[in-house]
Amino acid sequence: MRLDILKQYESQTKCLVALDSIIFGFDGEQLKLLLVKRGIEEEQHTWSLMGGWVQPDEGLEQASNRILFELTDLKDIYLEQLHTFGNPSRDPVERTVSVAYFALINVEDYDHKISKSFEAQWFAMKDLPKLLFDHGAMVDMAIQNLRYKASQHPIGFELLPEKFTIPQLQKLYEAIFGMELDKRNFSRKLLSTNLLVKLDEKQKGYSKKGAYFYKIDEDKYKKQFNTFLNFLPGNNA
Amino acid sequence: MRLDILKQYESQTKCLVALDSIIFGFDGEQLKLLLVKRGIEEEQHTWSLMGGWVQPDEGLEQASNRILFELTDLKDIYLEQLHTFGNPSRDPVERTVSVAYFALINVEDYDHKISKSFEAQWFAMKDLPKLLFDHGAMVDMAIQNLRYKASQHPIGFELLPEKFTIPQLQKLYEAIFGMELDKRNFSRKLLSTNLLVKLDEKQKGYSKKGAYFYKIDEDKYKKQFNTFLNFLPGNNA
DNA sequence: CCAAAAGTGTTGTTCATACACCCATGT
DNA sequence: ACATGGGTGTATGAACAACACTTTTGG
Repeated sequence: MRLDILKQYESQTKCLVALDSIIFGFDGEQLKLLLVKRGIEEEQHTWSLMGGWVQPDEGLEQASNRILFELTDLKDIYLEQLHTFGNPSRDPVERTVSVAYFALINVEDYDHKISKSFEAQWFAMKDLPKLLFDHGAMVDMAIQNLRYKASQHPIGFELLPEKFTIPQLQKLYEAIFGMELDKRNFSRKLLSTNLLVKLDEKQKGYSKKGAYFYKIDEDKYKKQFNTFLNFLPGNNA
Repeated sequence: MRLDILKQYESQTKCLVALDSIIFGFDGEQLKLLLVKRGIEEEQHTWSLMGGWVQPDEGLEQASNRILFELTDLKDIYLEQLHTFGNPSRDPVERTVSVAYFALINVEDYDHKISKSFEAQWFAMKDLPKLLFDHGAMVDMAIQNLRYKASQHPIGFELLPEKFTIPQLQKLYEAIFGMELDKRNFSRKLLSTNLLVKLDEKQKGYSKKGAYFYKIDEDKYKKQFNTFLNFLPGNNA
């Protein structure tokens, strides 16, 4: 390696590189966000996204999985890079570039004991507290992205248990979009994707009749992910 | 600021933060990419994306505009953050996190004198050389993103002069998607957006009859940007 | 038997596609 | 006059939105 190249690298200032996770969950009624209390006494009652630092020998993807695992004990979660935030004044302590990822998890899978050690808590999207730094902007971008993705794919089931019912999925979509959907049209559109597999089992307890469980056909889903579906009424302004 | 917080920041290793630009252009026939020759003798004939370092007091957006300006002398260019690449081994010299932006520029606006000082050159997308580091992956992601965006918006005109004809736009779309489109359906879809304003002027020289110029209605376009249009045949697999 | 949620079909309208001819003009 | 690319209309089928009744079963 030539010396002048090395100099070119060495003369550059380095930045702290952080990672923040926008973690969405669904409890059957509401879309929620998992936040942690920042351990700074002076900034009491300041909630923030779960975050961490990128380690020297760690890729970004890898780091975001690690951080999510540390908080939730969950692996193999839907996790996607959202955007990188690098405004020089975004972190008043020191310049930090933050790569934001968003995650979709099933609230049922989340172990509440863990949340205590991090002082983590689910918040309804409609009722979010003020967030640290530019985390509010990150959440805004994430919800927009989630809406967008959900309008194109049945991605929503990532937020549900493995076995789910169509009415559950519908409620989730209604929560994501903040609008009511017609159940006949919704189920027709959904089933027309041929991505759902009907199971023999019915959900018990929630309703008297009980709704059939479905699961996703993972293989087909992955193959078709780039086939855009239209999941919302009124794409035609 | 409390000391323990500062320590938490200080104990973290910092990374070099770079920025790479995927610059698309259109010459009327082909979709092209602007590449620069890397000034490393040992890596002769290695082409790479135009890049640079993020400066200490500079936002990412700002840095990508600056870098684009340094290469092309152009301002107010369509520029969008694509993805951040942070694989620890992506840059063999030293760990560098790179934020990739993609830009759309009109080839006519580009001053060819400048390109010499940077040894920059346009390459047809179909005929790209091997690129430095993971720049190939960046380009792949960018073209996918461009296709996706273009299928939803008439974004393509960003690659054309201010006044453009419908046949020009169609050629551009055909280049982006690598397929032929029906001119009747294309112009109907396009005009149905009501985002184009017909001018009195006709294009001369290219065809005998001459095609009318149009311009974009910027205000409407910005407002409607999140109204998704379907610009491609066969969204229905 | 009644309340509550699940499940299912039809119709009108809109949108997408496929396709072919005339127009304007420079040579 | 003719060659070249510009511009337009229609008919068919698919998908969407709007809408209401029957089914199941726990209480």
